Amino acid sequence: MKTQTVKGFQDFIGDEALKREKIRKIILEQFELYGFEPAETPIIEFEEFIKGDNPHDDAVRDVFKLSDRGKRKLALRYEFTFQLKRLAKNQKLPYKRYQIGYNFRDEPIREGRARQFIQCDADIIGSSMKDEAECLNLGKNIFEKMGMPVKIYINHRKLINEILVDEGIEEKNREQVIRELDKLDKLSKKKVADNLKGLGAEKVLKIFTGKEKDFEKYKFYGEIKELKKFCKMYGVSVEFRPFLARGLSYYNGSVFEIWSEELNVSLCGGGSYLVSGIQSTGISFGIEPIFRLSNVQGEGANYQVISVGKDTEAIKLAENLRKRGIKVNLILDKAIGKALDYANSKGVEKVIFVGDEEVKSGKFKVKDMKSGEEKLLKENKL
RNA sequence: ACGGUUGUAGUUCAAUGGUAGAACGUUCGGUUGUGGUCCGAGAGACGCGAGUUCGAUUCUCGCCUUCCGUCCCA
Repeated sequence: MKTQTVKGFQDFIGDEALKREKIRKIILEQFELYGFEPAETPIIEFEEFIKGDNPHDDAVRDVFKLSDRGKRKLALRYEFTFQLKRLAKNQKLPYKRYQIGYNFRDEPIREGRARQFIQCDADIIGSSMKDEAECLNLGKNIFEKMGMPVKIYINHRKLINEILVDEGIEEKNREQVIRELDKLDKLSKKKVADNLKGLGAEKVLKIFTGKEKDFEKYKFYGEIKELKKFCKMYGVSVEFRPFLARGLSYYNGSVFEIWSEELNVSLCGGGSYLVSGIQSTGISFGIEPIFRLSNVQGEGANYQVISVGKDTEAIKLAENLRKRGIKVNLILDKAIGKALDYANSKGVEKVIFVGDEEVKSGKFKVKDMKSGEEKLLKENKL
């Protein structure tokens, strides 16, 4: 029997799983602090719905397709946003929902890029510019909690478009030009210039790599200015990056990305778009890149209770500690040596012995696994 | 998807056209009131298939897989 995982899919266990869960919890906690409500949606949807309005778009060529016994044409979701069309119906606006879960893409894998991956999205249907600033602040807070220094870049799709029209770039080439410009964070200027030449757009490179001051003459730079004003109120520092576009064709307003300051990696992205004609804003975090760069520690059990022939009392103590929110691992049937060994390997902070001595005196022997120090403590002091 | 690359225990690595070894981890014991040390024992692997060969883990081919690059990234 073959037990190996499918290409691009993997198991996460032990410390790795604990760390991933910790990251998920930090994100979830912040989402809720900002008033987003949770949502759960199906992983499988009709292929037609997943593909959306432009079924030939490259963007959707990587969906996993499947069918059921009724021969329905189905697919695995590859992102969350399209499902908002359904969720947002008949909701009091602004409707703020967050969702954390798996998405799937049948695409080549690479370090930090699997075919099954966790995305954490927070979106506001019926948003204003204040919401964009709020999303940016939310992002900032999350990375602060993770202890990761980041840079926040912003831009506006309408500004990009205005410039391309202004420079007389043919409409059929505009989208590709935007894609090439977006690569300026990865490729050299020269390479991008070469790619732009083929599209008759090499002259715009100079504009998009120019100084911020030179953008003030464009009408839609006003949007950047406005967003910056709000960001200032929230205390978020952002940087205008004129060539930032994000590949998505659905963005129609502000776009932003949060980058790791140490490594040239994008950790989080988002922007404004329409959901059934309603202006909306969203932010999306991928767990995998954050996992690779973050130093957050996962949290296993805090305490381990070891019964030394006093199972009833040990169970009672463990349950009482758990009621107080302490994570307890209870060991009843292992030799002491083995039990300590186990505590070691699981990184437990303290072990508590429950044996004759403890039951008689009402004081438990507590051993600190790092220092080896032992103390006798009453239950309420544990 | 394309080009290159990789494949031996859970992991990291050996060796070999004729019985596949180690380290770490794991299990058990020395050790039912004290761990991180030590000692002993056990379990555990040639990605899959075809071909060449008396015999293939080793050579050849196909598939799968690994990693890197390109395309793309909603």
